[in-house]
Amino acid sequence: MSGSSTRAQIVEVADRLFYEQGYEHTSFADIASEVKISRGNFYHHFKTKDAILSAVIEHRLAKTAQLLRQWEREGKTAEERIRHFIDILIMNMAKIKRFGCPVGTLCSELAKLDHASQEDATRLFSLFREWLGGQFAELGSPADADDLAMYLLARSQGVATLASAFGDEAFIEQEVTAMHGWLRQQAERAA
Amino acid sequence: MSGSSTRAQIVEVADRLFYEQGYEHTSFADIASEVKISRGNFYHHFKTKDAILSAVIEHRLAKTAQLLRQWEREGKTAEERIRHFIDILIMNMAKIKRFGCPVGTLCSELAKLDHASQEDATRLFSLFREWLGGQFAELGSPADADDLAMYLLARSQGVATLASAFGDEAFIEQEVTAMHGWLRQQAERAA
DNA sequence: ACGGAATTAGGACGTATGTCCTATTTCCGG
DNA sequence: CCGGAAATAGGACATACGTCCTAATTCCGT
Repeated sequence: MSGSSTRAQIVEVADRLFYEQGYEHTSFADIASEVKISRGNFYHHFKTKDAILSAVIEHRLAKTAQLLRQWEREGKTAEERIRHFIDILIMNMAKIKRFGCPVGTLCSELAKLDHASQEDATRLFSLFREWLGGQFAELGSPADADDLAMYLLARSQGVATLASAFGDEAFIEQEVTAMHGWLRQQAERAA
Repeated sequence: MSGSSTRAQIVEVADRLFYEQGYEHTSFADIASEVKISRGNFYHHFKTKDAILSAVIEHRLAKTAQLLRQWEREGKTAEERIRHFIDILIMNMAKIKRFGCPVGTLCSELAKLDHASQEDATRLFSLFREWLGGQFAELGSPADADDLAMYLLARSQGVATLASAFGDEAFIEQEVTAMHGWLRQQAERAA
């Protein structure tokens, strides 16, 4: 099966380690060790570290797009669908508390490294931004849909950053509740 | 003069480089090169990289405390003082766009490195948090002063992260205006 | 002016890391 | 079953980096 192919395993492990340890702090040896392959075999699949990063970002983009499609199916109204977005803070609470937001922290790191894959990583944000924008437009605010999307995206980012810094899961729960309330208001105001 | 002492110069350069390039990606050689001293001289002032980080954090804590005292003096009302906080996004717009928030990105990096100075870095956030909490209490919301402080802190963090990822200064200006409006509302609601 | 302390310079050393090469083994189509 | 391609292993190599040592120079109190 190709699902457990070596290459796919490398990408999945690298994905997790880049998140948990950061891109630069994760070495070839770290990944190879967890996948239980030799560094030589590793090189056969990825010539450079940048190539792994590109593959990881591509993998995340695919996973994200799939997640958005899933929310699209599961939520009957735009409000329900946006609520799904807010709830990822709850779903991933434990890891967010420890490592922050996977997208935000990656973009921050790549910005400091002035890395060539910066724009690709930002595309992860764009996926959410455009999707949320579509939902807010459907919710009844087509004029400022992008503003609302950016507001919600930014607020979630801030929550992840502070929850991680303070190691505070209660803050996540509290802010998620507040964002649900804010979303309700937006829906009512538009109706 | 001790203001241009070698040690102080090292701390200042390290402060900037840790912000612009990240802690781990900044080497002894990078700092020594910019300060124009040899690595041997460097070692005389700081035995380990962790020691430099501690000094940088301490330096930032002192600078931050000083900044808060300045706002305390300059702002006649609590609203004016909180406004000063919001306006740092404008003051540091160019650098925030390139490197994000100095505090948030440092905390994120240290969390991933599981670094011993994590708590010290978080103290930077605590300084703002406690100061803002005091201001919101004075503004007339002593009960949820800390919640308001965390909300504003988180929102600023999110703005910095997204502005950096999208390279969008206009978003900073727009959100600063929105936060001013929100602050106005809080002041009116409390009065 | 002197002498010890502080400062500075330059380099040595071990380790980690990204990259690359070469054998050996496994897989698979004809 | 066979032969070439793909996959895997193990190690070589250069570089970068944190750390540390020693010698030379500067500074400063007495």
